[in-house]
Amino acid sequence: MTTAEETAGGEKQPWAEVTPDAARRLLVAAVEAFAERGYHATTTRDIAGRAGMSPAALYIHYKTKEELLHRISRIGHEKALDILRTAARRDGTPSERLADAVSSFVRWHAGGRTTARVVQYELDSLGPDARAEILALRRQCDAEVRGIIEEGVAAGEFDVLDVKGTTLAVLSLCIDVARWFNVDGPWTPDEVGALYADLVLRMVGVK
Amino acid sequence: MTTAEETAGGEKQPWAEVTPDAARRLLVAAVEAFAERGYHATTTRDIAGRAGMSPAALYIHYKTKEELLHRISRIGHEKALDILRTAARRDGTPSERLADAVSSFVRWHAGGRTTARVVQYELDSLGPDARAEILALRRQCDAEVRGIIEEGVAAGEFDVLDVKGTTLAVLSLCIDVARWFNVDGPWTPDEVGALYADLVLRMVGVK
DNA sequence: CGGTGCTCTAAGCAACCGCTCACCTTCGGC
DNA sequence: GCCGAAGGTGAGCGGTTGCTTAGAGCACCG
Repeated sequence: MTTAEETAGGEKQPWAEVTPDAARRLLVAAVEAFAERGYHATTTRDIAGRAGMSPAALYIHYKTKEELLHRISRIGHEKALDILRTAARRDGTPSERLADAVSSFVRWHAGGRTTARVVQYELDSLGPDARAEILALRRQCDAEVRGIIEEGVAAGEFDVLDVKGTTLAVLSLCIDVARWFNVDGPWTPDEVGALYADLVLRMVGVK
Repeated sequence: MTTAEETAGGEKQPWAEVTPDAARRLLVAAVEAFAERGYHATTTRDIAGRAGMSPAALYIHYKTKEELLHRISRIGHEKALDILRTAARRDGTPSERLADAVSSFVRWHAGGRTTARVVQYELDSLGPDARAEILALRRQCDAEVRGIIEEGVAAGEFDVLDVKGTTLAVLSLCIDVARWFNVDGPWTPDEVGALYADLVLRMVGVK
């Protein structure tokens, strides 16, 4: 009833690695609740209720409410890093790889908006240790994109004034998709991905 | 060139219009607390404490905690709209006006990051009525930027495939500055503004 | 001087929060 | 048939939340 499946956007079975079935149901429920109301506004009773369980059941599988957010954040960031890494290391020119990286990264943020929203916007709700761990993953995402841009500049394909700043802007553009996408928007994730790939190629000065 | 009231990293006095002095102190305290911890994680006791008052004093000037967020959001959005409107309606070519709009809009998000963060990211914490009012202001922001881009296309200065999508991307890029700026970044608001103005001109295909 | 309105405080209420505990059910192995 | 582990529940604890109430201090005004 709440937020229908995002199968339309292409989210497959992203939480298959969460092994006890009840633990996965709780985690999926937490993703939905966090995305809708935010971490602090979500109660453990709400999460357990969405998973069809009593409030106490949550604490059999997770030590605290924050551990749920931590798990969601880590798995999500690993998925995001995997997407960028795959695009960065395939065959092709820097232009092709950058376009691939941006379009698939944007598709993930648009199609799995529920997940992406939690992953990208609830970072500050984590404690210092968990936060530092996630930030390390985020720096790796940054490095993958910067690598493509640097190669494009070295190959003479790109014309960029500030590599670091442009990298940050490209990632920022993609990430913010999770904030605005599909509040009854007229675009599919594929369309936004294609549009954004074009815009980013313009940003790096592809002739 | 720049409105010099924005000192580096510091807050200006944009809240001069909030008339009883105690009410303004409470509102400024709320902006800081909401930006640091988020709306739901902020307690009314924390807000009152920052303003040097007892918890009950808050309710003399504001009916609820949500009314504080509403006031902050409305004033902030009006300021943002004012910035875009000023840039859009000044003299100059579409390229010049777009660059001006982007750089000043970005400067506001970077320099007044505390305020901008609350304004842009705590919208969902408002009730339906207040939320609808703010969304109307946001659509006006969108219309100002789209207007500049449409004029640039009509004048043959810009080469844009999807005006609506590009407008959204430009605003998204600027808004997301409030999320990442100054987490020990090496840039000043002016530098980010200049970089982003260049990137946006590339996005709209200025020759 | 007594009243009047405004600002602020100390104390506290009802509700809700994250989380725990004693206890119940199910089920495979022997 | 018995047992211990694993997964689940209802009840509830201590603490915190947004907000209220009774009343104190204080300028102003007839």
